[in-house]
Amino acid sequence: MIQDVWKKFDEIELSHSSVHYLMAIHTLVKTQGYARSIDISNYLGLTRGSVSITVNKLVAKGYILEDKNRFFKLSDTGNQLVNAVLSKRRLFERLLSEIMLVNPTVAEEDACKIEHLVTKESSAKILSFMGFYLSDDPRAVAFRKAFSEYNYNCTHQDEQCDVCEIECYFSGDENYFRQENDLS
Amino acid sequence: MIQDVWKKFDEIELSHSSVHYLMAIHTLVKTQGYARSIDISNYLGLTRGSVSITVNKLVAKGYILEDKNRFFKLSDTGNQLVNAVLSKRRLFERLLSEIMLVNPTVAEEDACKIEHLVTKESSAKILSFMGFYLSDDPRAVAFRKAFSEYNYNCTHQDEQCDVCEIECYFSGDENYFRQENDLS
DNA sequence: TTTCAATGTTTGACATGCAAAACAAAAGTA
DNA sequence: TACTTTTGTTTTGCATGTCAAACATTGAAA
Repeated sequence: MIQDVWKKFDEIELSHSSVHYLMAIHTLVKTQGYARSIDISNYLGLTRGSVSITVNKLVAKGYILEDKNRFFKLSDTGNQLVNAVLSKRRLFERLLSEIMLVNPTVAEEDACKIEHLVTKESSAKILSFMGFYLSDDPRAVAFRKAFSEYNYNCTHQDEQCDVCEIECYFSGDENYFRQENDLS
Repeated sequence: MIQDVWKKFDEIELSHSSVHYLMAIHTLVKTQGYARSIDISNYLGLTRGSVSITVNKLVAKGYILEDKNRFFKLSDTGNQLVNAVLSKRRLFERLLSEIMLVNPTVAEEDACKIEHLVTKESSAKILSFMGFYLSDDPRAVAFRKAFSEYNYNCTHQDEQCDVCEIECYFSGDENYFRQENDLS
């Protein structure tokens, strides 16, 4: 049952890689007003050849629009997709940094990795949680204060500390995983 | 000869796919006591040929041990890795289902997707948060109660509801999935 | 208008990860 | 022992995504 999740990924029309192309166009159009093939290849650090092939596929699939001077922009579908991804990224970034108190740089990187994997359901639930958590509700205010004190006081040196006890589970990672393609 | 040394250094990292092979062996050994090549291919839904090649690579890299009857088990390194991944999966599963109140099935699937992408830092922070959130601390108890009431009461029909307002951002989600006219 | 640099496309190569099928070895069974 | 089935390996081929380099086009400057 769990491996079915990965099978589902294979059935997604857009690859990980393609999503990055769309994100690049979004960013480029936003920052410099336009996106040519060369801009995308500079932005993503890929060769012009690779970009040419993939972008043309995405044009054919209807995610990207190309004008007569070969300037690209996202179609409505492409825009929707990028918005969904960006929303999730921001959501996770905030969840990790503002609530879990993860270092903002790490939070940003992790959010970037997760952004287009998480379902709408989970995203909406997290949003709902954050809405209440960060609200003025006195129980929320009290909790935040209590947690920040707890966090400040716990040096994780304590033998009773749950975190210390369990943290070792995570120790096998970091060095082993390959970044499937370097565009995260 | 000399380049073999370099090859080993080069190949320290594992692909997503390889991680699944390790996870499969872990599960198989745990559930049925052993893991042969055929068991792995049944479990992962891959052909014997594919499994043969990949498993032998992982044996060569030292993640899997093979006995004289070609039964496989994880090496210490392999075990460490699988534990790290499983810990993160469980952590996220619980975060989503117990705290964010995501449907358990969805939580499981999402956790499965992100399990080996999230850093140790974020994982530890989440663990810490959950530790306090689920504790007996009166502020935590009060918050949980308040949140569950909030969640129960909010039908997301309200024009003021933040979730409703922002949820549309996620709506591009469904378009990830394959559609009919596929011009690739 | 001609020339040249920038940009885009095509081609051939490589690596990964998979399937299918031929082949080989091992294990079970008559 | 001989036959059959199961299991493992090798080979071939496919798809994706990349690079490098040859080639084509475009646009601006001389």
